[in-house]
Amino acid sequence: MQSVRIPEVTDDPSVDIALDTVAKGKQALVFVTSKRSAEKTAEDIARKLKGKQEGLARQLLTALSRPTKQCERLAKCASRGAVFHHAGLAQKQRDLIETAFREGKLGVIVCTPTLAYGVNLPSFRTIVKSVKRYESGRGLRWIPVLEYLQYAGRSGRPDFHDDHGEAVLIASSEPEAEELLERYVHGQPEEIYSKLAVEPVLRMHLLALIASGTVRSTSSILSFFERTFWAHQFKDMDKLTTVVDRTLRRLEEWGFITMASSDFVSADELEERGVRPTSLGMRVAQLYLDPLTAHQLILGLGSHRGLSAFAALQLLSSTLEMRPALRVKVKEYDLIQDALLQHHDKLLVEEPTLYDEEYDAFLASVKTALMLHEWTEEKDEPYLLETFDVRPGELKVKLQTADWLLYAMVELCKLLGFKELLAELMKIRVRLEYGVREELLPLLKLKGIGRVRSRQLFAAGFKTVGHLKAAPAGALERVLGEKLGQSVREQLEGKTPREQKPEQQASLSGY
DNA sequence: GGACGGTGAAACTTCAGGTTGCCTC
DNA sequence: GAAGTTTCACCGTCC
Repeated sequence: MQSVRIPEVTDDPSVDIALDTVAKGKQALVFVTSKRSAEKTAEDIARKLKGKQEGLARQLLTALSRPTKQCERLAKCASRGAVFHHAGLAQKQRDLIETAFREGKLGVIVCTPTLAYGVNLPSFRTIVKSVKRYESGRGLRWIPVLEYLQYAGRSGRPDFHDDHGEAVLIASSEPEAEELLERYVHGQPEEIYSKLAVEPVLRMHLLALIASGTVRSTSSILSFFERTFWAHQFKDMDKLTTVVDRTLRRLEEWGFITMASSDFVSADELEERGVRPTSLGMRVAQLYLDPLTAHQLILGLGSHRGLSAFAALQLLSSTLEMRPALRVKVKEYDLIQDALLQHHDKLLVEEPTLYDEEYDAFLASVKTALMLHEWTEEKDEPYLLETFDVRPGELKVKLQTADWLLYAMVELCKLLGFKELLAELMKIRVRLEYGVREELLPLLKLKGIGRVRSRQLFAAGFKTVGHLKAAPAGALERVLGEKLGQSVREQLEGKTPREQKPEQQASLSGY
């Protein structure tokens, strides 16, 4: 076997190989299995590089309205030509990095699996620093061969006239090198398995089939599933029948479907019965909610009539859709317990006892709710990163999902006649979208006015549209600048109203 | 004698990502 | 299970 010597500059071979790649005038992607490791490895590499990418560094630093610690670290690395890349970065930063790498401005990207899927970002070398990843409850696990192949597949840039690429696996010893060679280089990729029989998946598909009228009886349900990949793969309809049966009963219990009573019962087959969606079931299917989530939301919304923003956020934070909820770290226990104590009596979800298995998950939902709530209290990204260890990219994803669930909650309330909750839910939704306190809502009606400017206006004494209309000449311009001040003035005169979502209008019109 | 700083070992803590989902102007 | 971070004990130095 041919061997190549790489100069040893540090005690980390992946750093040395990355540096060697840059020294050859080529680029490298380094794959690691945690965000923290990505950041540290990138810093180790950057420290030894002498790139000059001040422009890129500045762009990365100022991607948010106020830079987080993460932004600062990223910018510092980038200025020398190496960066980290993971789901915690703001989308803008990811885009900047990907473009800069394609343009050859960056020598090295150290990343978690983010760059292995979706993004097409080839490099001369890919370096897989670690092939073991922690899975909760299972300890360290080998990453799948398929994942390794995704990594290795990123090496070589034919567009840049590379005649070959190099994929490097890092081993800590000779025996481990043998094992990696065996397992990953010569190994077979895993089989692909159908996940249809996994309950949440089946729940959704089953309700969708019934709601769309594709199936109307238990027998047509089974004959549908007989033709799926799941049945093809496992050839075990008995198991699927059992799961289908159980799921149907649950959907009926939850009020999403009705089943005609049956005259005959056979022991090992599903009883032949007619199946129809209820109007609630139809809506749940349209909303693409997991029926279990819909059920939990309905229970929660129905349990109390006085709805607090925190309680609503905690309710949605405890659903499957919001997973993974934010893990509560040791040093955060007090913070979470305080929040719990404060909001305890208004919660819509029953608190498990300390000894319950799901207690950790409950605390995680409280932490998630608390984080979202702080966002609606106008806390910014640097604060959320410091306080909850939530990075900007992760915040964005959570906000998106929460927005969708709030919409779903509104729709469910309409259908269930919980009219008194509607206004509050809509208000929370807008507050979450913009990250503002309730007092700013009236100002958000204006185009060009968001979280920051509405706060500026409010601080300057313009608290309502009425105040704005009564503003003396030049006053708005002093707060907002010439152009925007002018635009707001025109909007107030009714020339160019902001396009609005109907929910927003409904929720804002009350002010 | 005590404050301070540096060092290294031990103890402690944490651990990927994503797709679409709704509606609408 | 391992990497990375924090804590702590220990020692030497300086005022």
